[in-house]
Amino acid sequence: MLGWSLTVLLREWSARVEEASRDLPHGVRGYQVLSAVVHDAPPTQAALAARLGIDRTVMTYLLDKFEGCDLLERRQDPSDRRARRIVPTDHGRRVLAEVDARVAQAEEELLSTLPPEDRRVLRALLEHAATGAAPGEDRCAAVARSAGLTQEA
Amino acid sequence: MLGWSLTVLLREWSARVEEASRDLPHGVRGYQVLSAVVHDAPPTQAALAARLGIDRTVMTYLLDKFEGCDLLERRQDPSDRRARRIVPTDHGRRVLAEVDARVAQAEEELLSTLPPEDRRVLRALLEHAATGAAPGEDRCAAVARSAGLTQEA
DNA sequence: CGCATATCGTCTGTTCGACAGATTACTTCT
DNA sequence: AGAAGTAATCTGTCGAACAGACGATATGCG
Repeated sequence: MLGWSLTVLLREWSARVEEASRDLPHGVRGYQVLSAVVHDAPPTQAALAARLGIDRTVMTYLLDKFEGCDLLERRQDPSDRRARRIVPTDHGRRVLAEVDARVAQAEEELLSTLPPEDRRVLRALLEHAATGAAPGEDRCAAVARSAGLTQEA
Repeated sequence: MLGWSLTVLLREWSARVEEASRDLPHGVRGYQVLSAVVHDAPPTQAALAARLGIDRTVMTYLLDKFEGCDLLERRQDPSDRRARRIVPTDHGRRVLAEVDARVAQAEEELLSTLPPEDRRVLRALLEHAATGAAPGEDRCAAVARSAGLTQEA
């Protein structure tokens, strides 16, 4: 049942978000990338790929497209010239803000059969579970973040 | 965050269940099929595919394999000779029971960062949300089934 | 009844995306 | 300095998903 629930919800989420992010390259995938870059700011391209569970070779052409659309930029990491830091452009931030709003609404619709209180509980539990189950993640950072200590930046 | 949580959890769930269902054909997919047949008993092959969000042409060769392994059987639906009813064999039930046990354990590990009480809440909320969001499902039945879920339990 | 249309399951062909492996550039260790 | 390791890219291959056609049956309508 757990597997089925997750599968169904993710599929429905994807369908709705696909809709909400049709201006973005690569649809849902694109939204996840842009969102991760802006909100989580992973240090490098590899870290970004790891966080999203995307193959590194795939990440390459995803980012190519995003650079071509002036949504993201690749910059040399000054401390390691092999690595690239992925930075959102102003345009990228603005576009994401719009899409985020539509996604938020889509998500509320997705959970509309739950009372508002339960929606918040579900979100919180999911995030906590996912953070705890994510592979390779720095466990200390993960725990700190989900304990709500992340307001510093 | 919701999308990310779902993605991560489903990916991790799949990885662990893949492990747990090595004896079954087609790994996770196979487990989902067998589990759906036994526990949900969808009336026809098409209904089964719809429930799992699998393409009908894919379902065909999945079931071929399962029949070949004596885990499931296709029977003529007496009321509609175009349709097939998918029925588990005794062997299929036994195998599923074993796999189910391992899956249950894997799921508990997956959620091990949550206190037991929260795990049950999460499962219940997920199921409710998925049932409500599933496409094509009989909405009345779904709502009735999970009404008042938050208070009881 | 005879015809049109829709549905169930199967089969075929094509396409598209994921992944493995090699490659280049750079870092780090000894 | 040389060896080994890592970041990102490029190339080729393979498999799984989907569209479309088909045979069989069901249903609706005049």
